[in-house]
Amino acid sequence: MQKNIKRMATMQRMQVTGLELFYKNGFYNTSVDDILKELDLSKGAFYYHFDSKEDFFIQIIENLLVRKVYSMLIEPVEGHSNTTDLIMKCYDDALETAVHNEMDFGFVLGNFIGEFNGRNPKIMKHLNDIIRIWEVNLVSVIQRGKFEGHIDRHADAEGVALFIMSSFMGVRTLMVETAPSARKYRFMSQLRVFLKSIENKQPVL
Amino acid sequence: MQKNIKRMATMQRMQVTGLELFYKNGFYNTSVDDILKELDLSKGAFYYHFDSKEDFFIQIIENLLVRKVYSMLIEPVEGHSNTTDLIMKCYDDALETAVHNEMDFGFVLGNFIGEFNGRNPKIMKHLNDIIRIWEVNLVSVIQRGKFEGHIDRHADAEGVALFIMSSFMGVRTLMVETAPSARKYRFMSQLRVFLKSIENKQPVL
DNA sequence: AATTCTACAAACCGACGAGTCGGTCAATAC
DNA sequence: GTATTGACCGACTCGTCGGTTTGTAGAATT
Repeated sequence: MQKNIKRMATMQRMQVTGLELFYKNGFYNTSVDDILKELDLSKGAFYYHFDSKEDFFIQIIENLLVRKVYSMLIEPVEGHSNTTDLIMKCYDDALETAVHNEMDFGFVLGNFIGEFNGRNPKIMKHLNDIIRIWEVNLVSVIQRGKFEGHIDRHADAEGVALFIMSSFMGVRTLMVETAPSARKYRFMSQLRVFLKSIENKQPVL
Repeated sequence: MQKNIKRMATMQRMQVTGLELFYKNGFYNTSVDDILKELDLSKGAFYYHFDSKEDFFIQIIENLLVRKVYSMLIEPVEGHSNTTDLIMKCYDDALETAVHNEMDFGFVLGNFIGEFNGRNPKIMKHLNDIIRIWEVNLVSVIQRGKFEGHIDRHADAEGVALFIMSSFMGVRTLMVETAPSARKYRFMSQLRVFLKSIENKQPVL
């Protein structure tokens, strides 16, 4: 059983640094050797654990990306306070990690979609699955907000979800290299304006 | 003078197909040979006209990208009707070309920024210049809207501009592969909601 | 008519990248 | 104590890619 632990540990290490480098340099622009150099491991080790670079990346998606999206973009909005407050807090936190140049997974997702779109349908499918999970969750959160009286019942939940996701992914692109902190602040203000505009004007008391 | 015309024609052909392929497959994932194959030209022709692949790309930015952004995202909002109407029409048109899978340059920009970020500062500078032009223009259009009484004078022009640009670039990412037409419609509806919320409530008559 | 220059063609180079394969070595099984 | 297996090493293959060099048909110049 001990070996299985070692196996898992090595695979985990590879995946973590793999995601880091793929995020920084892109998938096609990061060689397997780049990853291995960082870990003092050899080609043999890599291809002992993974079938191919593509297989490796898919396992990264399943093991790391999905979970991070859950913990950063899904679970935080599933609390029971006011819907718009939850959403504001969630994306404020997500953008804060972005300001500090850490991996925020909305951007990671957007980048990878840009990179694989039209080039690798297999990987695109996995990435789209994550987007769909994110979207479904946001839609249901907004619908819950409508039921609970926080959000105007005339609001289009799918539209609102799409708009939030879009603007979030977009602002991440605009935050690279130009005043990330100021742009975060401006963005959050406008997101609040938008969310205010779909709040229920006759709140349930 | 005739030779200069031929020279320009060949360079133009290279740049146009270059941009197309870079857009479809990414810069690093498109080889110079890929472009030349499409045009029945040889390496010699390419390196006769351009110093390097990077120089080639920078010329594409200056000659094609900048102009397209002007004609698609800047000039359309510089008319003299109602500001929000102009903005709506402009981004509706831009997303329509996106639906038809043609090159829309907001997405092109976003993709390239993702690809070059942290890897090629020189090219990043050129791309950021375009973003800045786009942003400055949007901000001034919104400020004009405030002066002319279409837009609430309390609105934060920089914030609104950023929010529009962000959401536009983001929705483009989400339009690839999943219901582009439906998402365009939903997005435009929400953009209208947002723009309504910053319209001047006591319009000048 | 001879020469020079333009606009390419074609072969080639060195570096790099994914994937392979024979070998190693420690741990475990018997 | 020997056989087996899991985890890994590192050299090698083969294709690709950015860039170079040499050559040359035809236009322009003299």
